[in-house]
Amino acid sequence: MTTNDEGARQPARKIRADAQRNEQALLAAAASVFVTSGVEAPVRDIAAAAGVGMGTIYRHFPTRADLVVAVYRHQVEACAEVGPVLLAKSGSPHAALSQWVNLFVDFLVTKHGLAAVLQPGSAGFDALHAYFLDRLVPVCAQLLAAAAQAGEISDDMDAYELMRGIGNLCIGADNDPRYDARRMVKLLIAGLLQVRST
Amino acid sequence: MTTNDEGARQPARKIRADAQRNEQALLAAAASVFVTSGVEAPVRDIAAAAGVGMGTIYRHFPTRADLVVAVYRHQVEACAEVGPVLLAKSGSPHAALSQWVNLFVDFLVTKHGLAAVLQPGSAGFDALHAYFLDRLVPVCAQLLAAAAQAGEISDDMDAYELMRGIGNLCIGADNDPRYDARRMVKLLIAGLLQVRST
Amino acid sequence: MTTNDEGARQPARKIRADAQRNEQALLAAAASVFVTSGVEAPVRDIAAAAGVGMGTIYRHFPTRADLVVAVYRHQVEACAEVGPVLLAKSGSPHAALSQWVNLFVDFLVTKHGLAAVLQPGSAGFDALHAYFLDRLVPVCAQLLAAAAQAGEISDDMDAYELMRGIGNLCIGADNDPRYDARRMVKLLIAGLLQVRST
Amino acid sequence: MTTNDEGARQPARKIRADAQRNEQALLAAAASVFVTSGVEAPVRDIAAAAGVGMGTIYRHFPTRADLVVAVYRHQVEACAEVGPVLLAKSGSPHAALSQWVNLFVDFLVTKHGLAAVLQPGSAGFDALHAYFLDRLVPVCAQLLAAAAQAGEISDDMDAYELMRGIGNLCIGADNDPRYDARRMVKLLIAGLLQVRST
DNA sequence: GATGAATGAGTCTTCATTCAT
DNA sequence: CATGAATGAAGACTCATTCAT
Repeated sequence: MTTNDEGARQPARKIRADAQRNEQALLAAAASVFVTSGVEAPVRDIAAAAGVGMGTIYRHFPTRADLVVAVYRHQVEACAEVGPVLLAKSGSPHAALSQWVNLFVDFLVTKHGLAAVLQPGSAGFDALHAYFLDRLVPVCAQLLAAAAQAGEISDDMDAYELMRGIGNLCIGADNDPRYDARRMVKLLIAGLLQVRST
Repeated sequence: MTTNDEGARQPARKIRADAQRNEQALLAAAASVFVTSGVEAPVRDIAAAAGVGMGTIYRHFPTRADLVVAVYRHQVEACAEVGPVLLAKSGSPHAALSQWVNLFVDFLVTKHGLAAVLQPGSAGFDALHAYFLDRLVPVCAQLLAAAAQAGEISDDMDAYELMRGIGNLCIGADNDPRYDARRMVKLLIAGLLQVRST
Repeated sequence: MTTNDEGARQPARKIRADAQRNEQALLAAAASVFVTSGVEAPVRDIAAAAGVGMGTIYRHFPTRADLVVAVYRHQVEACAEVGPVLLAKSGSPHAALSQWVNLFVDFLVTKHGLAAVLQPGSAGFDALHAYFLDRLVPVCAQLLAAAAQAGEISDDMDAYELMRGIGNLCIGADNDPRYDARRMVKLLIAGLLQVRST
Repeated sequence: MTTNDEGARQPARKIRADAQRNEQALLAAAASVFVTSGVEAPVRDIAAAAGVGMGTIYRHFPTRADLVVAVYRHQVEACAEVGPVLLAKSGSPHAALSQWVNLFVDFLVTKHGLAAVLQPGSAGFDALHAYFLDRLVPVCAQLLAAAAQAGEISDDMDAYELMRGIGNLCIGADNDPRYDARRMVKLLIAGLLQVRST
């Protein structure tokens, strides 16, 4: 969008350049810092990693939640979009749900500390919590509904609650080699089938 | 105020009594503060509630984990002890497991913030983590083994992992009316039956 | 100079017009922001209100004092000019002084925070201080001299000092319903008569 | 072990000593810093001047207003108490008022920046404002009433308003050699006599 | 000429932990 | 033994001013 001028415009050192590029650098740096120090890493650290002043971060992302959301937006969107696809491709809605949940878990467990702040009330992260829920709960609800429709599971499972449970199971999954969130989530999803007839 | 008599000095038992009384007051006060402010409540608050100096807390409980463990020791012990009892009383080991787990969950969800610091690596809470695990994982393992023996569940379920999963499901269960940890844990335990034949 | 049209190049008047329009917008916007946020309002806010960049403000008004002076210049000028008029119209120089002072006070108390930065040494407002004084002290001096001449007041009253006192009395006069700067100033001016014979 | 062993141990350098002594040092240091940097001086500066950590300041004086009040309490109290004395000793209530006001002004003008934060609404100084008013307005009211009773002045002068006016006149009185707050206040008080018959 | 992105110093405040008394 | 005063690191946030585009 800002490209294709006939002239040969070099990227202009570290300058303000396109603020867009700066924002990208910020996002990349934040993502990087997040994996090592968690999403609660000091603003100064993130700024340093991105090679910008702290003010720049506040300009682009007024609250920390804004930054976190921005960092993970693509992946969350992708996750949200793949739900219906899986449902369409799979003969069993419950299997589709299972696969979808696995993708979500794979995403979550690799994001140091993310699951922990997904809790409602994580001071300053409400927007983050809200975003994840707004985006993913409906997808989950759709899969759940389909499975219930197919008679695979009970129809009284609340999508929000299930997502919260899954998120919780992912907390601290990294840095504990003895704990495999994926296995636990699998168990949880399997439980849906079992409880069906209850 | 501590001694005073120029005469007979008992073998330092009087002092011990003081110390013990102090420790009891501390435990009670800590328990009380924990329910309102969580287990991460400022040391000063706890000291104030107990009517002692902060130094006294450090003397009796060098690390915060020590204090937390002391506060909940009775309940954890009781929980550990009831495991075998349930197993003996119940015809189905899985049912016993389920009941036992429910007791654990009931304990955990009423302890504001406790589940959250049960994670390994919760700065300063390692001893807490260790205690809970040392005490409860074996019980869980016993129940699990019995259920596996009875053919109710697969025999490859790791007790540590299951306990971690259960603990995780309890995080933030208070202060979120839309989330019922008990339901999720029930699902998880039910999943054990389902996965059996896998 | 930065233009490019192959056609008639006006003597750079078009640009001037732009700049002038900008300056007017700036003045209006600043005045508006000043009443709500005081004369110490963030530069960014003023720029935003004017719909221009911050750089534009700095170009037109290198220091904040320059901007403030520009915003109130018309009113200050009017105030300065009305002094002699009042003196000519009024039989009593002291009465003229009193009326003139009232006009000044009316101006000041409606300018949120202005009186406060009229102090000498209000970091960055020296030019403001200087302007007000340069413009108004002579007028005040003239009125004072006339009153002294008429024997209404002592002749040792310093105009600068009186203006400072009046300005001070106006500080914080808004946002305190229990304080009426006009009354206090009236008292001060009345005092001039009293001290006469001292 | 830390006490007077045979070695030459000086009085234990900066120790905690009596907290009282510490508080005194704090008060002295604060007073000193206030005169050079104003009452809004950075907490760190005050702490440094007192040779204590910042936490110590917060312990003794939770809010800045608390510190400021403590620093000036003695003088304010003395001022409050001398009011009735002056009234008793002086034949003219107005003269007593004048003397009392002079004492107040002498106090205020030597306290760099104090008058400025005496304004209501000086973020974080409300307690300060309240203290000064609570303590001094009644005294002023008493003197005012006596003067009105004696027929020296009108009886509609509000003590709060007058004190505010006096306080305002003292703003910035230091650091401006051309401005003498005492003279202005004298004028103001003189005005009371003049306005009497209005 | 105008724009507005970037910088980064400067402050406040909390709390775990130590240690003089 | 108990007390609680003192320490000081740590981290968030604002905003004036510059300067590349």
